[in-house]
Amino acid sequence: MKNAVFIDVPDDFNFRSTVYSHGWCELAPFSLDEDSWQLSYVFRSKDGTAIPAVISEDSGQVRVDLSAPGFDREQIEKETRHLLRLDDDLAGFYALLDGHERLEWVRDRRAGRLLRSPTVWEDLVKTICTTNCSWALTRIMVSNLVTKLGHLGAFPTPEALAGMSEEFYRNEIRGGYRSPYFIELAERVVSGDLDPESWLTSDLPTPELKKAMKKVKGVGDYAAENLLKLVGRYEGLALDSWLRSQFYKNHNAEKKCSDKKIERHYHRFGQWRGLVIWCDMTEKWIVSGPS
DNA sequence: GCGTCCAGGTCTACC
DNA sequence: GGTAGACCTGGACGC
Repeated sequence: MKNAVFIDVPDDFNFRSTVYSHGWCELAPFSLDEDSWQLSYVFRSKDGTAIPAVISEDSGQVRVDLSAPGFDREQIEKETRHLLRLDDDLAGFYALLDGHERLEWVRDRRAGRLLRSPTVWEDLVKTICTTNCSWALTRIMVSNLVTKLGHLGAFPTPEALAGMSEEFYRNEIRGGYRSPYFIELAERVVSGDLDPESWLTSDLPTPELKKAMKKVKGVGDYAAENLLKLVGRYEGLALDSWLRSQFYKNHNAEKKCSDKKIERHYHRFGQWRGLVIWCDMTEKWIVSGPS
């Protein structure tokens, strides 16, 4: 118990819906034990030490068990609140769903909090790993990054990525054409030219922030809009091949249609439309998991 | 076993 | 601003 941190949660929070919100729970250093319903993650202390943690529900609170003493309790609570989106206010989102029978389950299951990493840096690298490949390859790339460049299971730092060659990313990480992108991104962050963490609190209008994100090589419309969701902005739909196919199946008699038609369908949901389409297409995931 | 296609897209050159 | 073609990889699929 001495190495456990207990965190209060808002009334409209649901641990399982958040963990299952998208595939992030399957990407290292996350791992999920669905039998005991424990989400593992390896935090990183300010001095770089890896801090393995197990996150679970306990009597209406979130419980974080740390395997070793000497961690910064305040940091663990702050980062856990961040990755579970405990401070996000979804009242406006839920209110918007009133009267939409198809989406009633979202509020019932308290869905809508998208699991994220403690840093935007980590979410940015992972998002690039999701582009133009199967989910299986995404898992391989992220696992290789953590295993071969991370310290004791923690996600690697920009410094760790910046020091490696393109051949290393191609041969060891299996990053393919993304390999030079990883190096350029890491070098920009290390040099101070780019600060992904600033996107969390940016005053820029969303279209401008999206433009800034797209200046990162490997980040296009889908990746930028996915990252925007992870920093709390949901104006973009983040359409990818999977989301499109689900829309065709659920709203268009299994026939392909233009992205503009999809955009028109969700336009009524205003600033929350990106979260609405995600929930609309992922009910089965939230209920039974993304795999 | 082998070839093809495509997946949680993006970049560049060209018009 | 819009579009065609190239780009790594791994797994599914058809033959």
